[in-house]
Amino acid sequence: MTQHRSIHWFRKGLRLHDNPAFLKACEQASEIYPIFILDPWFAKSGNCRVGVNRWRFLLQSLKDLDNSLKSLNLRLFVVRGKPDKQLEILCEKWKISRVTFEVDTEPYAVKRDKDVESKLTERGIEVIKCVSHTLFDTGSVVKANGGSPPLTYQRFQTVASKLGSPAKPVNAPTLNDVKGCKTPILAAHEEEFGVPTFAELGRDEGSCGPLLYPGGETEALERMERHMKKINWVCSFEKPQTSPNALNSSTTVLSPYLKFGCLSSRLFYHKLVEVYNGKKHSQPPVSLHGQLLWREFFYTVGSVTPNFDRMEGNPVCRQIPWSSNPEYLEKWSNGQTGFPFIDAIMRQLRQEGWIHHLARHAVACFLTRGDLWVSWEEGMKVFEELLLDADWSLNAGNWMWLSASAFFHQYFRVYSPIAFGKKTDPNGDFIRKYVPEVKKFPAKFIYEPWTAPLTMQQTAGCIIGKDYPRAIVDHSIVSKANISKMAAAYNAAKKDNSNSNSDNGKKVEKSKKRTSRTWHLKLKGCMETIYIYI
DNA sequence: ATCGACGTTGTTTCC
DNA sequence: GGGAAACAACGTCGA
Repeated sequence: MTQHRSIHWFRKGLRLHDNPAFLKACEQASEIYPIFILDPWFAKSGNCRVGVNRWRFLLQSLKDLDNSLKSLNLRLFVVRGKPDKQLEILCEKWKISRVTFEVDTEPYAVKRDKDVESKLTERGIEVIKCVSHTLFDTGSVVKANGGSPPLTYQRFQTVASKLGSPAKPVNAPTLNDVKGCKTPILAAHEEEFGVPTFAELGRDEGSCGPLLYPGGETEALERMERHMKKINWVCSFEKPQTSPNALNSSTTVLSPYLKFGCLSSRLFYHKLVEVYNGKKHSQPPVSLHGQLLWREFFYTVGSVTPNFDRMEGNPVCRQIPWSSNPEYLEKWSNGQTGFPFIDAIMRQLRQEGWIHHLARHAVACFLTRGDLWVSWEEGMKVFEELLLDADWSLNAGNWMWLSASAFFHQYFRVYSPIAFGKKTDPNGDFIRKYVPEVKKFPAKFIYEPWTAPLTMQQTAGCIIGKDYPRAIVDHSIVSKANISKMAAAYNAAKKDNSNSNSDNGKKVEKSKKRTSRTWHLKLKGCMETIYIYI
């Protein structure tokens, strides 16, 4: 029987449950080295868009992972450096015969893993990859759809249903699974391979917000179980009915745990199957199962669409002439637009790292097609930095959705930065919490405090334009103008299509469109610096 | 081929 | 207060 010396490389998938690649590392192994690789230079250099709250989430997740490994008499090695280089060094040093990791479908990761795999294979090291981050192998969804990704949710559902139920999660390793298998630890383990401190990353822990969502698998499983106990709530869950401005989140907030893989989407999916069992329950797209399918949908499209996180060169994205407006962007990003509902959401995002899905809609629409006419790419970058659950495919996909650049086309449906929040929070308690400048305004004026008489502003201790900004745009005017601009951009695209068709003088419209949408991956070097392994 | 129904989650006005 | 229609009108899908 072969005695392997294995490395399991953690990237996402920061968990022991439903981790088939980790189990593979343990099989027939005498030594196992669980590693996580990160390059502290990226954190310091500011080349990565990772805010301090997400760093904290990552560090906590790594600590939790190390603790769980300790209970199996194993340890985590946090390796400093670049993955390809470090893997090469460690495989040599530890005489490794097998390397395992979870499949990551993001284009930069696909390239990274392909390079690593070919280097390791050349050295005679066995590489084992397992799909466990997504419900399905995204490649087989694309294949089942005829080689291109499904571009509507309905289509995605039809294709996914052909693949049957998602695979069941595998169990976490037990002491029995790892018997005869050890992690050789040096005395200097903590110094060389310990979980980094904030100081090492050049970050200030003191600038973190309140700890509402601690990182880690342990926390993820507890949080999921807490929600699964509310059987009626789970069965009647309908996303559009939940509130964007509740003071205690109206949804599960499992997204950060799913992003880092502290929670397996397959485990969550099958837990829901158990809860639903025999009961009447809501259905996709609005149900909790539906939410997991949305994640899967964007992962699938993002896995094969060139330039998915940009407008240019992105075959699914409508080309819209956004304006560059650094001042608007800066005010939006820091919650200084003068619209208390928008500013409250942006400040919650910056402080706490999580905002409700519909709150994301409101601020994304406001930044792009609704009010400020700033490119969705800019908003995506801000979310990327500040969201604990910042997930490449979902972030880009949803920004295209909200800006009516892809997937969603009813650009005349514009969220009102004044009216939308009132539906679920007529008193404005959410605003009072996050925009304390205006907290003394009566409910009637709190969504549009500039309409309050000056005497009332004085009583509230907040003069608009002095203590809190005046609204940077007139929503009723700019939203109408922007709808016209959207119509023009949509018309221009239509015209372009018909022109190119008539130029050829042949009936090529369909095939022409197809060719321009050929699904080849073109990788941009810049992605590597941005999405650094976390 | 054309047309109508539909699309996770709009707003305002009117009764 | 709640429900429905008007607002202006997109792309996709299937009959």
